[in-house]
Amino acid sequence: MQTEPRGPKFRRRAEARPEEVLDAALALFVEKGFASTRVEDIASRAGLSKGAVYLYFPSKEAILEGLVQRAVVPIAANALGFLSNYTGDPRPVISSVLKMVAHQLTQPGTVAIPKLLIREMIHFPELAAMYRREVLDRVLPVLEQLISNGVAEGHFRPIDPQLTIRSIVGPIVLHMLMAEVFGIVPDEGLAMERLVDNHLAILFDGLSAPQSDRRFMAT
Amino acid sequence: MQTEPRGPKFRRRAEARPEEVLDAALALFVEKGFASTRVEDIASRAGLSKGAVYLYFPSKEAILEGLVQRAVVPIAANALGFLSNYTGDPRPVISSVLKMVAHQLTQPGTVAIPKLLIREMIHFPELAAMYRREVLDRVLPVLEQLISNGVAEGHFRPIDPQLTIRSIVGPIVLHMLMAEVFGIVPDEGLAMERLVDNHLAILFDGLSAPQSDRRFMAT
DNA sequence: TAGTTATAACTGACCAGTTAGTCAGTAGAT
DNA sequence: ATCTACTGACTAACTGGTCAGTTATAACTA
Repeated sequence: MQTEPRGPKFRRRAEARPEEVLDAALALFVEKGFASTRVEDIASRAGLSKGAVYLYFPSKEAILEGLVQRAVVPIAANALGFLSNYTGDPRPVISSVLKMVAHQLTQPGTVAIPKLLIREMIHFPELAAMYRREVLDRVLPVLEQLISNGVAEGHFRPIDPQLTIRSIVGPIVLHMLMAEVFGIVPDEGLAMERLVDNHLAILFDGLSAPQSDRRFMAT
Repeated sequence: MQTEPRGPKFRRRAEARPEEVLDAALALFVEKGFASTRVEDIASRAGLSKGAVYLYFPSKEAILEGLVQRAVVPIAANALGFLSNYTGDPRPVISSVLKMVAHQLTQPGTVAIPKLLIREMIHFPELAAMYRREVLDRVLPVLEQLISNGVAEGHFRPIDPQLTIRSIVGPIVLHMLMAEVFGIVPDEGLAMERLVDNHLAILFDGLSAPQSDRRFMAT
């Protein structure tokens, strides 16, 4: 059945191994959780033996750490530059950031790490702390500044910037949470774009109909 | 040292045992996760031996099931009656529901079960499905109806009811998630009431300042 | 009231299954 | 011929679930 039944039993490819182990581990951790994934499963999915995994990682936990490390590095460098020191009406920026985040979250790999962290945080609190330091503590202050500027320059009502971050991002997070955890999606599927559009309309201009739109009131 | 060093080794209290086991299990599952909690830990915290636990629950998993069952029953009966068949301006209802939910979430026991489910759902999908059936599938349609009515009667802009639920509840969920998972709370503490007030202001009337409030624009 | 019996409630040592991590030996590369 | 990437059987530790035996308590007897 194999294309090469008489091929060598293994190859020596020390350079590529760690990445392959991390890929395999991520897939399995997401699918079955950290505890239920055996090191041997990771090994065989990565195409080597259990013993070989321990040549590259000192423990099972170290694999998880490597996973989070690898995910954290690009984020810090990524979506921050074009947010900082922005002045002027923040609404277009918020719109495009939300759309970008929403699009990112639709890609399979992106949610995997936070999902994993939420599950395993209790067993590895240091890991969650690291994610917080490297990702959240960098992104949140920038958002806060953006909103503060919006208030200072009169584009926004005088709202609390810290708390408003939750009003901006919360709906997208809840949407993903409902879909991922309980399989609750809108009638037409995930509909991430429509969610963002619907949310932005409410976010900027509110749920309440303007007076001119009120056709009739409750009897 | 004991007040009663010669007291009996145990008491026969068959009626009270299951509840005590569930209480002990909930505390430990929340603290250390399902897998890392040994049945013996549950037993000793509940004040009996491991063997006795198996007189009341056929397996460790059955304890978890019992936990979710116990949490689910009151919810279905609780906050639904006063929401159904409501007509008229939904805004006061939404305000009080959000405030009620926010207050509930501050009580320690309430978040425990959903937190547990998010963590253990992968290992026990049937349990998450049950929670969805018994809680979410009952609450969400009522909220959806409430918003639909608001739109039909002209109180709200013509927004999508299903998606708008996320805009209403998402910020509270994210607030709890940030606090519980990453320990990120506003400067003054959890500030749940201020969060709800800030959010309701945005939710009903939007983030954008009305024209009259715009003192100056970006240069 | 005190002793006897019956039985339900409970204990804790034990078993069986699982798996992270080790290491002596093997096989591919150069 | 040498070096090193790699294998896989093994061990040591852990824990869910069992069960033969023990103890508390209620019911019965005298």
